[in-house]
Amino acid sequence: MSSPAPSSISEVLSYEKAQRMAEFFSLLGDPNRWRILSVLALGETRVRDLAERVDMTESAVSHQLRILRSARMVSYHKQGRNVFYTLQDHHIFNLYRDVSEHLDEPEEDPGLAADSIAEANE
Amino acid sequence: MSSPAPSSISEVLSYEKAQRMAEFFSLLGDPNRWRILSVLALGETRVRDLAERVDMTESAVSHQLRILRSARMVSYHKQGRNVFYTLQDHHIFNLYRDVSEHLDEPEEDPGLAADSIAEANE
DNA sequence: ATAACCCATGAATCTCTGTTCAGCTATTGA
DNA sequence: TCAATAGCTGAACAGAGATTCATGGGTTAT
Repeated sequence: MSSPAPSSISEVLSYEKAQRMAEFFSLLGDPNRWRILSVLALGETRVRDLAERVDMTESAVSHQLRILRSARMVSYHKQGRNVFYTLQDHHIFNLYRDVSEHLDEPEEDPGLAADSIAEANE
Repeated sequence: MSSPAPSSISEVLSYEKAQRMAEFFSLLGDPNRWRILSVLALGETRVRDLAERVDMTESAVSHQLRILRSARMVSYHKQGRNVFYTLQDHHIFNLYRDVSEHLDEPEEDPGLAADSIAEANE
């Protein structure tokens, strides 16, 4: 048994844990996914309109939404033949807002906002 | 002219900005880079020892260090024929620590810590 | 019922990224 | 000087990820 042990920083990261960390960051490692999130941050949107606003094909958007869905970053609800997507919750919204705003600060590397990231995974 | 304008969240993210955001997250989107950072979080380390501890070839480690270097996440100093690498600064250390600890919390998705991420980019 | 529209999905393709491999420089020790 | 060690780098190769293309299901309108 033995509980996972609150690994303070005293050992090399396990491969399994490193994998999980990398997977989350990879989700945000695509510019088009960020653009999609940026549209959703303005309010719920149909796939079709989403595609138009980010200038991608509907298919490409749909594939990306699948990824964001399985990561629980967006949710959706159907209405007739339309499907409306939204940011899953305020954590995701804060994540987008914080990272985005941090990048607006001039003279700095691409910026982020870590508290939001923490929340985004809950 | 016209200053960049503190883009509040009212428009679609520009492609250029989305790109920068994605690039930063991509840096942390590889498990081996996390493992390397985890070793460096324990103290400065030679490339050779680094390779041994994360179980990678020296060459592979060297390639990854090149990426981390150009992202200013690690720094180094030579001593004879050895090259010692360290985390660039406490921001990077905090980033690693926070994200790592967040992941230790049971029953949650891969976790992160956004304030550290913000700092890590300065 | 038929046509048009919205969206999802699988396969193929293409691109990007990471590792391996071979070779090179520089430094140390015999 | 010669051999061995430490590290870096470019090219080749392989795998992962993203888009395109074609297709199919479900819904609305005619």
